[in-house]
Amino acid sequence: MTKASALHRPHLVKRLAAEGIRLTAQRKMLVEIIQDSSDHLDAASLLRLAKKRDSHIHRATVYRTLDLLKRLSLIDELDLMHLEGEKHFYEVRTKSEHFHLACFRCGKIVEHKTPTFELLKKEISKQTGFRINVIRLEVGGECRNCGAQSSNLPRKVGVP
Amino acid sequence: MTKASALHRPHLVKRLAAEGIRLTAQRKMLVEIIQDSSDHLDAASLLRLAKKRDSHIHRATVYRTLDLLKRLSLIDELDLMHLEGEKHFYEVRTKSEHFHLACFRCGKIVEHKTPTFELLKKEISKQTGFRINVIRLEVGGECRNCGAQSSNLPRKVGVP
DNA sequence: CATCTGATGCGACTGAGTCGCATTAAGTCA
DNA sequence: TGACTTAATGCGACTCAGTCGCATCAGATG
Repeated sequence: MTKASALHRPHLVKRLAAEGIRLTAQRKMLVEIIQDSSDHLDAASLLRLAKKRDSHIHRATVYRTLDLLKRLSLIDELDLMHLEGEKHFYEVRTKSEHFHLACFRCGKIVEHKTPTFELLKKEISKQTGFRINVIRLEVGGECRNCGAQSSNLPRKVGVP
Repeated sequence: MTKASALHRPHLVKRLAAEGIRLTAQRKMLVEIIQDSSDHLDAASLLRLAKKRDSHIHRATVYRTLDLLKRLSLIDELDLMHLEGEKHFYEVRTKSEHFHLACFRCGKIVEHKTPTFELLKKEISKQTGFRINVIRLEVGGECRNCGAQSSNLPRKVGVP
């Protein structure tokens, strides 16, 4: 489950400071790990990585920090179609909307982007009057590779 | 959390039979409850309703049946932006794609539909080569009403 | 540097969902 | 219709993600 890119590195720590958020050592560390990760991390993985740097950091701190970053719209929460259990994954929010495709067969996660998605977002606001804070599009199915190879059962969902 | 409509009633029991699925009393009952509900049910609510008819039905049967219906693409699973905990909600899959908007302030769930969403789905298939089994779009924010009334904190996610 | 207040660590707890296994009951066929 | 086969159910123990209350700690501020 590797992220497509970690190119731009918006300095989240600075943005936290700008918000007047108390900058604890733990928060700095967690934010750095999230930013530097090339994967979509879930809470447990984040905790595991954090413990390598400070073995005393606690699960609750990780959850509280993720909550904070979510509320500040600095990160987005993903389900990735619950391909592996009920956990959530996190990624730094970028300016341009993208979404995720999950292959039920091989488990691959692909990030994708198209102007139609941006258009859709604008349209939704206009049509419904919602002020959109979060928009999450997830697609589950069979990637090109897997579709080419066979016609067995998808792993979790789909035609039986 | 009331569903917009329960107008068309695709007879899921018949579709199960058509698939050669063993039609147990429990499955029939659960499918009926899901179909007849005007709400998005979560597993616990479904169990509660089912127990009114057959007090011996077990949690595990509910989860197994939901899994079955998901695999058969007869129902869709929703998060509804985790407005109330981590549970999932379910609805009968209809032919036309719609999606859900959740207001972080008042908790209202709105179903919405626009041709752009259908277009987006086709585009994704074409551009990525994915055979799409499930597509889930969820929007979180502030509904028109709540936005008009105040400018306090959203309930769970968003600007602090 | 002293103070104030919000954040952390901790461990117990909750709630959703899963699993293995003994028992039950659909579907089938004579 | 009744016997048979096999899948589904009920059950309870279990797992795993996430939460909570509270005592302690440490940023920020003057």
